[in-house]
Amino acid sequence: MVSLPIVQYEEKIIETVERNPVVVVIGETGSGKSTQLSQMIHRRGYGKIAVTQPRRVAAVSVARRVAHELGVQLGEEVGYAIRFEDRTSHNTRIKYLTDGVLLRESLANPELKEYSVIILDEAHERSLNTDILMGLMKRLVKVRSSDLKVLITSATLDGDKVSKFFADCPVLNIPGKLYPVEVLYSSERPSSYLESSLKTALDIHLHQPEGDVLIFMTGQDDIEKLVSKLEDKVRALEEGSCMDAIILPLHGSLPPELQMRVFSRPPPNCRRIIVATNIAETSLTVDGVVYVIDCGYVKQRQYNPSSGMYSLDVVQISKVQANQRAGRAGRTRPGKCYRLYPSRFYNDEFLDVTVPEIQRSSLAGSVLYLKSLDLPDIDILRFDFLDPPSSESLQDALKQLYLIDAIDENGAITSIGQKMAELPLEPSLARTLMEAKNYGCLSEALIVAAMLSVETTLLPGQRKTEKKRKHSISNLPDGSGLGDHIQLLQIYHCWDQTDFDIGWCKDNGLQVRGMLFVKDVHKQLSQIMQKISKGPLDVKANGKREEFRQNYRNLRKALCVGYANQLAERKMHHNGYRTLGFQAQVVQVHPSSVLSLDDLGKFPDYVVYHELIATPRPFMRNVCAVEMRWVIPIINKLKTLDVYKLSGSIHHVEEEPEKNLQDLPKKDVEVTSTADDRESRIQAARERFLARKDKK
DNA sequence: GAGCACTGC
Repeated sequence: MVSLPIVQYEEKIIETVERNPVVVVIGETGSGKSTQLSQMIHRRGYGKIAVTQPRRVAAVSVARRVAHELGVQLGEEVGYAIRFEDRTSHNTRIKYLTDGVLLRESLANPELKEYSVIILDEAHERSLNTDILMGLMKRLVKVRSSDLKVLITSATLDGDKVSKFFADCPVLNIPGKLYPVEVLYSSERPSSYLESSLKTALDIHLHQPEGDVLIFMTGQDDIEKLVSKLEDKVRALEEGSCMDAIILPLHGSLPPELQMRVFSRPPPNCRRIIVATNIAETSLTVDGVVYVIDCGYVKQRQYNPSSGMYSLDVVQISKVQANQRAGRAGRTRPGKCYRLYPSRFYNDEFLDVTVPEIQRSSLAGSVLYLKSLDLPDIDILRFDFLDPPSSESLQDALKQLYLIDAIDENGAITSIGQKMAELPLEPSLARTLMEAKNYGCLSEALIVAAMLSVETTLLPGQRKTEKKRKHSISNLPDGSGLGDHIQLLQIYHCWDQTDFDIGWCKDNGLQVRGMLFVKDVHKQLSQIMQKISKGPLDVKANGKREEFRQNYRNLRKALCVGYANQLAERKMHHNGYRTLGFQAQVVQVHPSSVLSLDDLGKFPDYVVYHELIATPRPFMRNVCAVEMRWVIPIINKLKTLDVYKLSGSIHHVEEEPEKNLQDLPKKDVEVTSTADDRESRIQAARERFLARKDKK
């Protein structure tokens, strides 16, 4: 503890905080900022301190450590609050919380009067929530100029930018406690970073002293290939010619027990080679790593507001990320980082910092949140973000919110919208719940919303257990042909009938952790709905299956209202769809869907979809059949939409061309096209589809 | 008939 570098800066830090409402702290890895800053401030007798973290585990573990250091019981003077878990009491002076929780608190109490000091930790990661909080803090220090202190911790490369954002506030540099890491560059970019990683790893294993190797790859696919190649090569080495090696994959879709393997120490005289995704960059820290191999790429999800589509692209990492990866080699002793790219790439091509999430996501939820705060001095299109999203992206959000009745034609939040903002859900699902209440199918809608909140994590370890899964999945319900939302509802009902038996999940290939999370979300949503409607509601999940069946129709009606911004119409003579948005997209039903064909081999005329994903062909993921008569009012509403009115008629789009979009690497974002372009692309897609059809 | 970086309320 004594050896933490930050300790000797205590006087300087306190002095700066006393004189300034906002202070930026550049704290390198190992500086102790997450545990010490709050304690220093606490010692000086400031009031209650909030420290945000972007991750749940971090909030819990840091709170635990601070409580231990202060010799108090966790939940008393020091506590934490994450979703589903509040371990604080009226005694709590230092509270660690996820940034999402602080945003929720700010919804109930926009001035956050409870806190005298707010520390936004890890702000350089630029999560969507942290960015919104930074914008809110900028306003809050003006409103509460006399009794609020804000500290923001950031990375070397953008400290000045954050300082500038907060009226040139002071920046304090706290060195970290990392050992030196020697950075070695390749002379050129390899044609295959997989082969290049393989070669480099073997080279290290044969010629470098002991110490574990951490290889950063982009995804599960590459990791599995590299792991198997490494295993082959290591096995082929002559016994006794070098030390042993064990190869470990590490990525998010690995079951937890396999992830844990990287935390157990290897046997003596054995080197570990860990092949990981970005999960090892910030989320998981592997001890014993001395050598890092960095391919220079990362897989990133991006939203394109002009098409309403998400894509998952392999993009170049930023300098901040490259440095973070290199730092993983210097935690226990001096290390080496092998960058599989030349230094001029790092210097000239890499962005300084990662493109913030706010510029890569659909903003419907965030805009609704900000509108619901009802801050008199805030105009949504002019909201002061550290890095503003494009006006195109904000307008996309406004249009979506208008279609689902969250804002009116003038862009003002409606009473429905106000209630929607209370729900920790994306706006479409929040709207579905509001409507389901009217149609008497709230209990069903709550389940669908909860299931979709964790949907991606439900089906585990696909590829390897494929055979097993195909066998077992046949035991699961099929959505009665009506689509994936209904299937998710049915799956939950089946689980309910087993009294939430964990064994049943395992038998059916459902991820246990995911399903338990669904249960928690379901409980939370039910409580909030009860609070919103100010009265008892029938939200019970159990009941007879026959009753549920009758309710599918009402549920689909509610989904149609909730997903008014995510509707698609089948094209006349085949099973392709055209989205009914502002910019029609030609899309297909994702092959994983359980939506069934009718006797003539056709899909339903109209569907709602949960998400459009370009992979690289455009698909609708999670679809549900709806009826034309429910769709017509929405089409009429679409016709009356006036985007200038929505965004407050004073501002015009042309003022700010898509500056921020153009800042992104070119190949990753389809720059908005002209109408002609779009037509020809649709035509091309049509032809491709017909050509495929002919082949059959 | 195809494919899943990582978080979070």
